[in-house]
Amino acid sequence: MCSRCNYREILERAGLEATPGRLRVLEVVGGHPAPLSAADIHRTVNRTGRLDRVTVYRILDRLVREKILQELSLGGRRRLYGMAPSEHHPPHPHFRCARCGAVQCLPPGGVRVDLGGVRRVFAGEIREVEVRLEGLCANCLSRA
Amino acid sequence: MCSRCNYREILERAGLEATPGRLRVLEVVGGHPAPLSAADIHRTVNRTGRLDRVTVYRILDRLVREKILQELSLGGRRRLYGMAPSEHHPPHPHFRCARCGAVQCLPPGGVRVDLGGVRRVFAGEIREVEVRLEGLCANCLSRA
DNA sequence: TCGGCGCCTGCAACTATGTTGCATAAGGGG
DNA sequence: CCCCTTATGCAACATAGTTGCAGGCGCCGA
Ligand SMILES: [Mn+2]
Ligand SMILES: [Mn+2]
Ligand SMILES: [Zn+2]
Ligand SMILES: [Zn+2]
Repeated sequence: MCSRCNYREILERAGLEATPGRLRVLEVVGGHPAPLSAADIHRTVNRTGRLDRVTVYRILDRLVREKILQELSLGGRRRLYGMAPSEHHPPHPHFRCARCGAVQCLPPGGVRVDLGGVRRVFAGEIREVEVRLEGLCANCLSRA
Repeated sequence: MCSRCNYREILERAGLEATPGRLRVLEVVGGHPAPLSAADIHRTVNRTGRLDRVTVYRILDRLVREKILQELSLGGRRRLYGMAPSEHHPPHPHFRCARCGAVQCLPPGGVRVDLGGVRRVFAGEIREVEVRLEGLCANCLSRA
């Protein structure tokens, strides 16, 4: 888990009961260096106890609605989950290897985005910006 | 369809037969101002003729592999398809309304991305950058 | 202490989207 | 016209996510 996050407190601040299932999901997601799929999370959580697949989906939906987790669509059919941007978790871009499909979190601050041109002409309201990079990961590069 | 694109020529340059199915898929995608799902494309193409659902998927896969179309994952379960960046189709960011789910293409050039910080530390090779915006569309804003 | 109520969980069935296997059809080069 | 390749259709299948409903468990008020 992320050493600076108190998951119980995060849940309670959002008005959610700190159930064992929710705590374990948060520990798994917060403790992994890259975003995970629902299946990954289900598998991992079930190494130490038991939590139904559907319950995992419902926990993920809820935590995303409360902006505790962030849902990413990075190509492929599965959605990935990571900690939502917050004090301890600055927003950052993600990278996906076109060859092996691996997804990585990139360091925050490494990408600067200027929305000026869009804000001047777009009639809606922009709330979030997601940057997704694609290419070849170090691993695939070296064995290419 | 896009008035500046000769789909037959695009297919032949990629070494693909210009079959009626492929031409119709390209006309539908190229003629729509926002990216479309496979189901959208299937439905539209079948208003004027007949093309199997599976054939539509295979055509889309092929055209994406040949970089004639671009596949977008913008949240939700379905992938969307638009013309790939090319001479007549400059790359541009996409917007998705968090309320109604509508997806829009934004004007090219409105967003500038500076990857300097990432390129200095990332060991892989970055080939594509995708910017995805989320918020409320003009429609949902006005009725909110 | 009891009963009711809300929230969380499990389980089965279901939906939506995409994929595979295999047979048939189309079409271009001899 | 024949042969070969490639495209298409159709049925079955696979994967990821969703829904309905019932049981459990804690909490609160009577
Ligand atoms: Mn991340
Ligand atoms: Mn577009
Ligand atoms: Zn890779
Ligand atoms: Zn909207």
